[in-house]
Amino acid sequence: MIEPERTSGRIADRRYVSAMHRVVVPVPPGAPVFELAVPCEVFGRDRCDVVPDWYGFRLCRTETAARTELPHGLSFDGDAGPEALATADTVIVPAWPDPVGATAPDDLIVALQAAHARGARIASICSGAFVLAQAGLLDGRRATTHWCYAEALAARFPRVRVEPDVLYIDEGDLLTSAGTAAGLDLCLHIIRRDHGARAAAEIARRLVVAPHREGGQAQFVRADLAERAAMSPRTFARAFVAAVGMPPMRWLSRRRVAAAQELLETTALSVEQVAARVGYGSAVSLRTQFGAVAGTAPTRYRRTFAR
DNA sequence: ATATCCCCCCGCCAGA
DNA sequence: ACTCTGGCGGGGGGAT
Repeated sequence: MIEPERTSGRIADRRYVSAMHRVVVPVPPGAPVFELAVPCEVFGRDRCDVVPDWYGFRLCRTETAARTELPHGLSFDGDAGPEALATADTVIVPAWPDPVGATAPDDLIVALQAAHARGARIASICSGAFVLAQAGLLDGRRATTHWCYAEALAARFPRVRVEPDVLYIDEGDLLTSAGTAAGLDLCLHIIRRDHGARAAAEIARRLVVAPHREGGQAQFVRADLAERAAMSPRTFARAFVAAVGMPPMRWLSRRRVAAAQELLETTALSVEQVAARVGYGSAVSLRTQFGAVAGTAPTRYRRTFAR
């Protein structure tokens, strides 16, 4: 049995404090437990030692029955239904059982739409994207889901721009992630967005998953990677995309910005120095890339997250 | 802010 | 027929 009030201890006591960012996760009957456990583990644990104003967290029912049956003989006794979404700053829809055939309850859909309309951030893990799509939240938006559901999602919701080959997609107010473990990447991404790269790296360390370590090495782009790999440039480019999921320079940009974020948070280096350190020729180049990837400016980022 | 250069990315096609 | 490779050229976006 899952009882967040007891297992998360201090969090439960703090969850009505108004300043706290509240994460709410609706739990449907038969919810796959791994995907459900991901947000519980990331947001539901007390991590105030890493981030003083850590998230508030609660699960809620999607049905009227007091007990929600889960796989493997587990069950969840929720004290709140979909109305709990009205208190959420972030809603995370976990993997949904039988997403292709089933539809989510109307009151949950309405609650989701209302939460989004008042500015709450809506995220999904794996097949949870089907629920977001059912609510119409993904119309015209980029979204992803487990690769084995991508085709069905696109077929059932033609207005959703499904991208099957990514771990997660951040559309600002709407975030979707691919299967199972990609939900963990998404949760860490949310922490990075809210509290910076250092906090996200620390949480990743505690979860014993690979942190998004920066590469830094910048200069060997021109050194011919293709030649080093004994491939033609064209074949190398294709192989790189197949292995990494994005073209070489885009990957390099991400790494550079991630490295810059860490330097901005943990050092007092000037933006020019940071730019040079991570491989840019000038601060202007860093600023444009930084804005594109992180959605903000370097100094603003430092002001927000540095301590 | 604007302009110009450069080169990355990707569609396309031919060949293995 | 199908898959993979490698080259070409244009468009687009980043760098200065």
